[in-house]
Amino acid sequence: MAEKENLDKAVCSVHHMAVRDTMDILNGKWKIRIIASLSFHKKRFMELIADIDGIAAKMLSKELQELEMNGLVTRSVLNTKPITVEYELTPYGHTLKPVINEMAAWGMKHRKKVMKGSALK
Amino acid sequence: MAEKENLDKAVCSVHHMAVRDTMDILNGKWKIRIIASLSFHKKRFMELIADIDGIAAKMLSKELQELEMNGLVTRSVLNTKPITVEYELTPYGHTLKPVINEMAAWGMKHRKKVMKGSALK
DNA sequence: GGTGTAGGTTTCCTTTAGGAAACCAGTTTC
DNA sequence: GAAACTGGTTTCCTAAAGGAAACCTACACC
Repeated sequence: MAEKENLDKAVCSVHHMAVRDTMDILNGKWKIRIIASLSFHKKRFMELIADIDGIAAKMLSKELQELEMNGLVTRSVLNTKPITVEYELTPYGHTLKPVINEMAAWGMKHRKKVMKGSALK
Repeated sequence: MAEKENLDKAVCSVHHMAVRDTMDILNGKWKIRIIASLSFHKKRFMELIADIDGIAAKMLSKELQELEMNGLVTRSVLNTKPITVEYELTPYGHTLKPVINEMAAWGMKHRKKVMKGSALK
């Protein structure tokens, strides 16, 4: 029936739009990995550099700014000598953890699958 | 205790690696959206073009090839006149649905939040 | 006053992603 | 035999992403 079809299409397009919205915020090579890194503990700039393999200071700085603008991360300058800066997920940033965790879960299964595949060759 | 710390680090780095593996496969602007589009029904080339707003034939073709190489999508040429080609998620491709669905869920919550925010201004 | 550390920014450069449009092959319909 | 449709590929081009290295500020230590 036509009504059911239309409903299907509507559900579908809302789904697509939502996926797209999420990807627009998590765009680029690094954001997801930064959030993943912060999802365990808050970290300082240098700790993030060390933790996220391959990222350059420029990119980290830029991506953190975007995440901060989107309300996912907070930046706090600590009153230490020399100053240290802590980055932390906001409560809103933590709502992305299910997304990250599903990615991690899939990545682990995938790694196992790939390793099994290459062992069979 | 040092053992607990080491365990933490190990868990953490496995998590990071898994997230990275997933992102390596879903790289680029389009793959996630293609999978999202196929997660409801199999679709033909032209249907995908229509469904995924903004994608060009070149990109769709290229991304579908990569997805096929990674065993996430199958391509079947149907014996119709003119020939039509159907793309479908493999069972393995379907295992990505939880990831996509979490993204969609977050995207919907985010859209509501943004709309509420702009209404308050 | 030289060295070191934290946290960046700036500059310069290369690579890649991605878009637009033209083109093509096979088949059908007019 | 011209036009139209599907499912692409090819070419050409631009914009954006990203990397490396130098530089900068503020403070501390010695």
